[in-house]
Order: sequence, then structure tokens, then C-alpha cells
Amino acid sequence: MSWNVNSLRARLPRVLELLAAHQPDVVALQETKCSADNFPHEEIEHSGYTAIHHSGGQWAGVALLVREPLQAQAPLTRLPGDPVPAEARWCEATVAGTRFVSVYVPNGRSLESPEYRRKLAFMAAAAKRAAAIRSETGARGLVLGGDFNVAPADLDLRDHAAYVGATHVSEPERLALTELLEQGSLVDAFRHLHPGEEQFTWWDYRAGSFHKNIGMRIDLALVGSELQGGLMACGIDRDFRKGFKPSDHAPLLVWLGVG
DNA sequence: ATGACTTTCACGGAAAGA
Repeated sequence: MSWNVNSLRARLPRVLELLAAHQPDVVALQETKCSADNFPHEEIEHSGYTAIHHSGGQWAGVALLVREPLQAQAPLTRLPGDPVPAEARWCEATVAGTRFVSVYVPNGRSLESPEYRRKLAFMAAAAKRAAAIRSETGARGLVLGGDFNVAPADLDLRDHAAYVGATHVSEPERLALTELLEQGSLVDAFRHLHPGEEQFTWWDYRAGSFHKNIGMRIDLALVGSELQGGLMACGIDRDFRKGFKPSDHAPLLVWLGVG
């Protein structure tokens, strides 16, 4: 499972609700927005999970939650080659022989912004790391879950006019995502199982965007080619975008056999 | 419609998100 929670501490009741509802084996969280000192280990452990995390304080932050008795082994809480490593956007660990990554790709802000160049550099480093994971870690498989801040194709957003000349849809961003898929030998799980289906994972808090279903599919589960035979289902739980204090993203669920 | 909402830090309002 992968979910951009937009603050782990603000979202903790909904996160614990999600764990109880679906009992996922591995959860990749993004935008935890808490310092390492404030990470809510106690509440997560009380729900039967252990966490590894890369926390940067006020902004960004990622984590992997693993359901007991599974264990997160050989954790790495940084992306090698990330030009701004203090921003806390990458953590990985091996669970049951498979390497799992939680990733939060930078927003980019605008095509002219230095943040946009930083986004492309981050994605290039992610592609290089994905390729290196197989040769370096000895893991039998690779799964990246996260907020990639890229709508892979025009089908993955509703309001095309609003995104002319904007980030998330530009050619360089889409090429960088393609490069990550190719270098990591990865497949976009949702699109692989649901070709041609319009489903979103993010809706702006403003202007009733969720109610009108004006959103984007920017949260992805990228599954290694060696695991594609075990890829059974993939879906988005829209109920967690509703109700009390929702995130602006909905959780992405993947049913995957890694044995 | 130059907006709309939600979070953090800090205690007003800027910064960030997408």
C-alpha cells in the first residue's frame, strides 16, 4: 500500500483506521511532515507494525510500515545521488526478500523553477538507484510505492486546460518516469491491470475538486518485472479521501505475491 | 476569479503543496 498522508501526526487516526481495515503487509507513506523525534512509533507499534523512516522535519518525509512478524531489513534512509538529501524523500528496506521503497518526488512548482530541475535530477537518481538495487542488495524483487508527482499520461488527469504549461504533465517529467520504469525494469501496477481506466489518487482540497472528481493519478506502485506474475490486483480506496480530516491523496492498494 | 483548502511553525502569516 502507498499513501501520501499530508502529515502523519495530523492523519494518525486515519492511518490507524487504514491499517485495521486492510491489514497491509507493507505500507509506504509520504509527506509525513514530522521530525525524527516526533515520529509516532508508539501508536504504530500498538497497531502491530514497525516503521523505518526518513524524516526531514516540517516538510516531506517518508516511511515504510511493516506488519509484524515481518521485518524491515537492511534499511537505507536516503537516495544515493539525491542533490538535496536533507529533504527526506526516499527510504527503502528488504521485507521477505523483496526490496521496498517509499518515495516522494519533489513537486517542481513551475517549469521555470529551480525546483523543477531538482525534480528531474531526483528522478534521474531514482532511476539509477532502481537499477542498482538488484545488483547491489541481492533482493529477489523490487517494489516502489510513492507520490511521483507526475501524471504518466493524459488519461491520468481530468482538467487538461489547467495543466497546459504546468508541471506534472510535461514531456521531461514523463520521460524521466519512463526512464525510471526502463532502468528499474518496472511496471506501473495500476495501469498494467487497468489499461484505459480513468482513476485518480489526488484531488485538490479546494473548490470541491473531489466531489467533482477533478483529480490526477500521481501516486504509483512500480513493480519489478520479476514480480509481475504475482501481481493480482490494484485499486484506490477513495473512502480515505472522504470523512474526518482526510488527506488530499487516497491510498493505493496492491495485492502482490512476492514468494 | 489574481480564489477556493490544509498543513507546519508559532501565535500572524508565510511557505508549501499540485
